[in-house]
Amino acid sequence: MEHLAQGAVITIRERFYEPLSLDDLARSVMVSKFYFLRVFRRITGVTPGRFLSAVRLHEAKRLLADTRLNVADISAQVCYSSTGTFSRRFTASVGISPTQYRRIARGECGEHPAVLPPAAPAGPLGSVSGTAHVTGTPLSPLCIGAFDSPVVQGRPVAWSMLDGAGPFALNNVPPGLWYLHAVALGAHTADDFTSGRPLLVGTVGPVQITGGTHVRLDMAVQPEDWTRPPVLLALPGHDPLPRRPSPRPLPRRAAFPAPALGCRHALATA
DNA sequence: TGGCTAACCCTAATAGCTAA
DNA sequence: TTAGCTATTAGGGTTAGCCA
Repeated sequence: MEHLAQGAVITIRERFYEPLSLDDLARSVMVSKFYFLRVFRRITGVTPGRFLSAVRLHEAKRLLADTRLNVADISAQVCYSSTGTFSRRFTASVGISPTQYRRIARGECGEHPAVLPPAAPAGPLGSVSGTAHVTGTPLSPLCIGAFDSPVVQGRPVAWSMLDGAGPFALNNVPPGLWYLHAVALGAHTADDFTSGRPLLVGTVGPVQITGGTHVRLDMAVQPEDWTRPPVLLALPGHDPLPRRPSPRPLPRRAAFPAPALGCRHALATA
């Protein structure tokens, strides 16, 4: 079944600048959309729609950091026909607005506002601790946070920075179902194709947290593989992330040239 | 003029279930 | 393993208002 998901991931990474529907992706791997949805989610942990959205917003981060295109043009490049929708989705996923991200990526903003201590929620809180086991060489602090999504996006409800592998603790975690994500910049690896810069990532979850309880778990942090959607959150010490053109080719496939034109052009020339 | 946000609405995506 | 049906949900488009 893995080849179905991998084929769809190839399609998403090569054609994210086109309008891609669930039907399109299912057709690309020649199964029904219902079966495709279930297989894709089982392999990658996220739905095709969320994976596609993550790839598009990740490319938008690269364009904001590397080009002088305005927000409207960038939203069109990554196949949003509405700048308002693009701005809303970008802010929700990255944690800061597109122009804020551009200022930070260009070093025009001293303070990094993306990860801030969340407002203390009412009621009893829980805590999580454990050990981060890192495969590879982290080149930045390891950021571990509790998120509401299997994709590293939005703002964590609790987070901690580590110098590297070792014990960690997240205190003041609100009750709920959370995904624990760990991210660090890593040395270049052969598997580095999911982002502009090599990342070491780890995910555990979902983990049920209740007030007043403590959860202990271990986390494996290793180079990204093809099943993982791009990291969208803007992290202190990690961004600007993308520096190489994307999409990157998957293993065993010939490289596909990155499109120079956006969705509107693709539509016009279809 | 460009960018951000919010409200409203519609549609595609999704999840749960069943069946071959 | 694969596919279809259906109810629900989330994402995206449009529009308007506000700000710099």
